[in-house]
Amino acid sequence: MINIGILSRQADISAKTIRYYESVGLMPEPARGGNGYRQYTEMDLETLRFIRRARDLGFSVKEVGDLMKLWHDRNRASADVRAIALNHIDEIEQRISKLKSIRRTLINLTERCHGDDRPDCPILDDLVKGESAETRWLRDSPRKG
Amino acid sequence: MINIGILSRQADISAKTIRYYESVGLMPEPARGGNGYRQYTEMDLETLRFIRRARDLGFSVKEVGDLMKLWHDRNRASADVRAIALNHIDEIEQRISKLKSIRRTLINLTERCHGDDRPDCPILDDLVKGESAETRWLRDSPRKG
DNA sequence: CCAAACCCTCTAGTATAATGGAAGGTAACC
DNA sequence: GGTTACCTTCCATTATACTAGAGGGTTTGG
Repeated sequence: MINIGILSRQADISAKTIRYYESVGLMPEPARGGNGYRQYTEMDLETLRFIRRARDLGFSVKEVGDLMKLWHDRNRASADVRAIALNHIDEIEQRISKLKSIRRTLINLTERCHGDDRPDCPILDDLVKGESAETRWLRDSPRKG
Repeated sequence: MINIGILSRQADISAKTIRYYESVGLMPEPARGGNGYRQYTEMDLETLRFIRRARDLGFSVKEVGDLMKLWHDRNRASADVRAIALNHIDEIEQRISKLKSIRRTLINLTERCHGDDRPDCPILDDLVKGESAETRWLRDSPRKG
């Protein structure tokens, strides 16, 4: 069992923020010592690191909460949890492909404007337009009957 | 040339928010008609869609601004822009792999807890932990300097 | 013993990212 | 010419996610 300060250093999240996460239900209420100090376990550290990872990726506290629920509620109604998890996985995969799309936009930028001072670089005209190069196939190929 | 309402509908972003983006420098100041109405072009629509994509992915307004700069400043100092773009691409790739890590966490959840009511499901013990290699945690950190 | 470094709760303030509403001008249609 | 749907600016408010500070108790070490 460790105090909040140690946990704070281990997860690189301030003690204030840890208490805040507790107040909004992201972190569970920990056991208390006789002195009233919060007593954390190794699992709390992992939880906090999970939260940190997800927050860093731009998931809102509420969204992280949803992911956390999946994670903590895994002991009961596993079938439901599994379904919800698959849903979240799907959303994350969409997110990944959108990121890939933005990456592709930027890569095209660097490839088209390859270090000289050419005045035009028609990225907008054919790349960002229509969502991205990655989705241009939507226009050009049928893909679905 | 289109008015803000049309642009708003095309990009699925409220007129209020478009003006807000203008006020914080994300959207360029558009031309004005004789009536003072904002006059937008096709490119503004693309710009707005780029902003929307990036914001949806959790990039802050400032970060989106950085991406926008790359995009709009491509006409001058292409070499520098290229370097900065490569940097951003790198960051985005890191982001993608972090997302993949979270996805892996969730996939493992569904695989381990495969729909029955088994009480334990040792995801924490070997999965989320694996992300951060420093699990030499409880070896009592120094508490005083 | 006492100071420094912890910890506690509670309230308030900040930054970000919008969103709402007032007050009024403009454009389109009947 | 009136009504409705636009548009304008400016100021206020909301929601989210912390962050700071007051005021006070606890633990550790010289």
